[in-house]
Amino acid sequence: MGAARSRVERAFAVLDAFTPERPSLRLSEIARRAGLPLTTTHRLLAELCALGAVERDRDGTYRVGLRLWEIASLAPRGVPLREAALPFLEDLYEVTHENVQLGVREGQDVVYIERIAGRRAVGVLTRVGGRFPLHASGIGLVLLAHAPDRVQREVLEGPLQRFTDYTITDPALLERVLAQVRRDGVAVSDRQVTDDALSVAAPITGARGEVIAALSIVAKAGDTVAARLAPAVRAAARGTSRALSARRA
Amino acid sequence: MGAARSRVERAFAVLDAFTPERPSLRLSEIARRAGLPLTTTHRLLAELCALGAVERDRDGTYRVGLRLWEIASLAPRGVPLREAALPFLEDLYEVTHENVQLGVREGQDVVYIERIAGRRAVGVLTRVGGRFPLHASGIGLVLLAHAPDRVQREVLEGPLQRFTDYTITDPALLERVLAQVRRDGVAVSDRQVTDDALSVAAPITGARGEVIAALSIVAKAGDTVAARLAPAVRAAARGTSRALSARRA
DNA sequence: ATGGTCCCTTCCGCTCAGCGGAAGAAGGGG
DNA sequence: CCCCTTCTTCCGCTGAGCGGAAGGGACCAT
Repeated sequence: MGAARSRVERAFAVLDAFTPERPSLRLSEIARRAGLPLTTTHRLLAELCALGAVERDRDGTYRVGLRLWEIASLAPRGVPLREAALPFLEDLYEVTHENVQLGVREGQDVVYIERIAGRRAVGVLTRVGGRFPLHASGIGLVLLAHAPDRVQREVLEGPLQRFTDYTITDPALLERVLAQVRRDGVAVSDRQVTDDALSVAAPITGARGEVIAALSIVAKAGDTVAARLAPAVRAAARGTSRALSARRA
Repeated sequence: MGAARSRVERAFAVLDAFTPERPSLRLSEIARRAGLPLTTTHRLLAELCALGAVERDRDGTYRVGLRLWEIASLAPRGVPLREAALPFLEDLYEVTHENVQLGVREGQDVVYIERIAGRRAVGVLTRVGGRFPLHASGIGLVLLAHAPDRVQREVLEGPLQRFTDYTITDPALLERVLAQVRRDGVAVSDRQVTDDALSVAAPITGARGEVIAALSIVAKAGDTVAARLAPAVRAAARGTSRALSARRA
């Protein structure tokens, strides 16, 4: 275990121990997950608690602290992006009452920044703050289609994970789909993530015209759904793009 | 400057250099703000970048990285609380098209977790991820009224900052208002934050009945606004409370 | 062209912040 | 009582991290 990890790296190993399934952990669990000795972990947790980055419950368990979220809310690709997009996401939601999502690319994954989910909307597999492979979802396809060549190549080299019978796992097919996404300005993921859901996604561009995020609607799959939703999705993405460009001017 | 700060503390001093006004900073600015030598700062930034906690732009400036937000989205008092409350906040927004907010108490401040703002809604001073003193806003009054005695005492000992002519800065008056908030189950902040806005807030309780958050509507001040909005605010808070309790069962 | 200012990057001798095993305490269950 | 798990504290040791110094680059004014 003496893998010559720096102090900051160890602190983040501790923070990485928390998951959506296990947001609350005991000292020894954190030590085990982080691969650190008990005393090192104990000391780090004491320090992170003093800083508010970790909070300790009355029952002795630790969880991620609000102070960390306060700092993180300044990440330009997180909360500020969400705030710019929110009016447009809201409009999209009001018009459709379907799931509306916003995501950015990080490596070969989508990171979901926002989701507005109606009570009767179709279930989605994704979580705000969570990740998902680029090649399957609507948002992911848009982000991949506009990603640097290097990233596209890496993803196409695979493996392309299968989620349903419809998931694209053939690199040649995926490449053709990406070209189409770039032509169409919109991506459709039809039952490629879950058997019952279809998503339509469009790119959000920054001040220099580069694609920096994407937004989508996720609805119950059906024959005319994509064609029906695409114009609204495009409009919301364009609105968001305009708002972001105006911000930098 | 040799204030015997630990490595993790210094890393957080670096992260604390970023503000909403200055989300993008140069190395030397960060060093100055963090009160650290250039080389220490440089090394820390390199490490934080490698971890994704900080990102470096093409132009050489640094900003908070998305990885930090991913981790922080697991803070139970942040994104998960927001997700539980969101359907109710959405309903409240759809019914009123006014500003809807969600906040939690951290020390003597509200930390704003969520805000849904319509395009025509009255302006608010608060920011998602930002803080505000407890004694002035609707949310703050609710959280203060139900805070531990120690916290209430500390706030009442002042100073109670003034935002408008209507802000309560007299401890005796504030104490009476807090008692009323506890009786009424709702707080009204009438032009106490900005001259034109009134907010109505209600408490959100956790599984053990303790107040853990509050939500509010912020609208343009007027004669019957509070009475008109209070039932809906109460209902949204109760709904959220129920959702949170069901979660723990 | 030169000089000045600001910013950034790298180097290196030094030292103390942080390490982790060991010991012991606490809690729960049989 | 014993056993197991979890947590907290201690302390000798050492290498991770320190920060001043050196140097390079970019920009601006003369």
